Amino acid sequence: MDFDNNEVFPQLSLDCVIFGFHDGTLKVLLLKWKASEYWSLPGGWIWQREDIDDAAIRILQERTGLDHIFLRQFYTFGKTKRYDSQELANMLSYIIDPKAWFERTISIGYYALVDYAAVFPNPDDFTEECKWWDLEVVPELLFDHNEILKKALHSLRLELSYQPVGYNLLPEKFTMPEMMKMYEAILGRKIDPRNFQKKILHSGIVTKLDEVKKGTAHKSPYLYKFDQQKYQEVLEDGGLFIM
Amino acid sequence: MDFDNNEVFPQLSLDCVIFGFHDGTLKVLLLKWKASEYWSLPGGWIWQREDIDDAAIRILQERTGLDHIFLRQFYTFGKTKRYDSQELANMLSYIIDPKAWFERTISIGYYALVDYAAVFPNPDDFTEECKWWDLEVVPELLFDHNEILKKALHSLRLELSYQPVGYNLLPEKFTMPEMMKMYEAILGRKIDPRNFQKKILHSGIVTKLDEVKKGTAHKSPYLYKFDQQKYQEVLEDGGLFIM
DNA sequence: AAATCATTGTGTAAATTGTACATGATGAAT
DNA sequence: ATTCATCATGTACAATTTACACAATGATTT
Repeated sequence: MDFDNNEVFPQLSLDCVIFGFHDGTLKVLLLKWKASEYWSLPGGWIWQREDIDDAAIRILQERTGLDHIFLRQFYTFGKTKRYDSQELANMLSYIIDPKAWFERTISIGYYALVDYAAVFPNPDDFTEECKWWDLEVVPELLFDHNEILKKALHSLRLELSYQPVGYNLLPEKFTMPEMMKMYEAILGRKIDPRNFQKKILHSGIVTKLDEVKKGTAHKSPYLYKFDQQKYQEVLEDGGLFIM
Repeated sequence: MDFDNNEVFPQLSLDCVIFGFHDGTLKVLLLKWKASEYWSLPGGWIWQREDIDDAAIRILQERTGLDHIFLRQFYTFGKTKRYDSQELANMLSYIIDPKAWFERTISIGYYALVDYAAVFPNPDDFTEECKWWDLEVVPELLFDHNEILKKALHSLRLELSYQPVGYNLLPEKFTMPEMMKMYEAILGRKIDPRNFQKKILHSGIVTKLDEVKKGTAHKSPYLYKFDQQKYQEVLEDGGLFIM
């Protein structure tokens, strides 16, 4: 019952799939391990005196600089052979302590949706680079992180189908085509712009502003912002919002 | 990396919400702790050499005698103060070892759907009774198990809304009213029998048999069984099936 | 200045899906 | 033979979803 403040939970880690949206595509934040060519999801350990949700918030804060992030726990990965620890030892033994790392670990997965432009990617102690990857070209990752990423995307799509999402993926003011492209990027399919607009406006979760976005090479699109109150209502009622 | 076969994962437990269906209502299997009036969900520890899914299967097997059960991991509960451990100590210290139990524990939640009639409820070492409770009258439970139960039911309802469910809750042959009552019990609302039948038959997941259920005091209802292949197809395609 | 280009913004009709609703048939019990 | 509770079933209307095309705009090029 009495733990030191700086003791972590044994054999239990937390991995974060951080999604961003930029240039019409979904991005995910990955870390490159020191003196290697290997990438992984951001992750970390859980303090004994820390709620797991708080651990996820902390890890996100450390990697992105952001607070108040959309965050969902989506699955706990607990196979005994989540990855080949011999292989991992070969890849990383020069940088990490095998005893602490290569015993069996269970990992709790969280995914986050963040405003791409607001993020300052920041590597941790084991890594030398932290950057956005286009979802389409994510390389082979360390541990079972490709599987975790896949499941996160699946959970996100599912969530999208019964809840409004996007408040945290878009800047404060955004255009309807931007929002639509975000939905297309998550769902992985085209959406009809007329039907999309009709549905979104009818739901009331966004408000049209008296501004247009200037500097585009084309007709200036109107700007919108989320209606916080309505957004929350729809979130809580649930089921109202299916794309 | 090298663990004894009978060493468990530290500070990590697994709790199971086992749903059954009988007499038109949803039931949940609970355990009564020895020499007390307190009830809890069935749970247990995870062996170091055991996948967490296998641990859930094992725990279910031990409590119900059933194999091949519908099982879903739905959430991991990891607040530092999941319950008041002082209070718990007062309630149970005469039966369990405080050191092993009252430190902080994270619990992985699974829910299961089982055929009520096929279950032989079986208490564990700490408990003296294992029985079905009507969901409506579940008492205050030990730990944070009321919260876990609530979240399990919520997850089940969500799952029901985009997937066929029920294969494991009903006996092999069942009538349409039985199936409908199962849906009503899970969803907590009435369904129109004509529309229900139309939808279910149209989806193709059940097949009408050339039999009726005899011995009812009324018109004999037809029997149906699940079409395994179609059921799996719909499960995998997803999204086809919304009640 | 005119033409070009890529993109934005918008409405209607058809098809599909979901909802509401009531009655005759049956088998057991009396 | 009657009663009773439940089972089985179809249609019309409402709501939702889908398909679809063109004029307007602002920057860029000629």
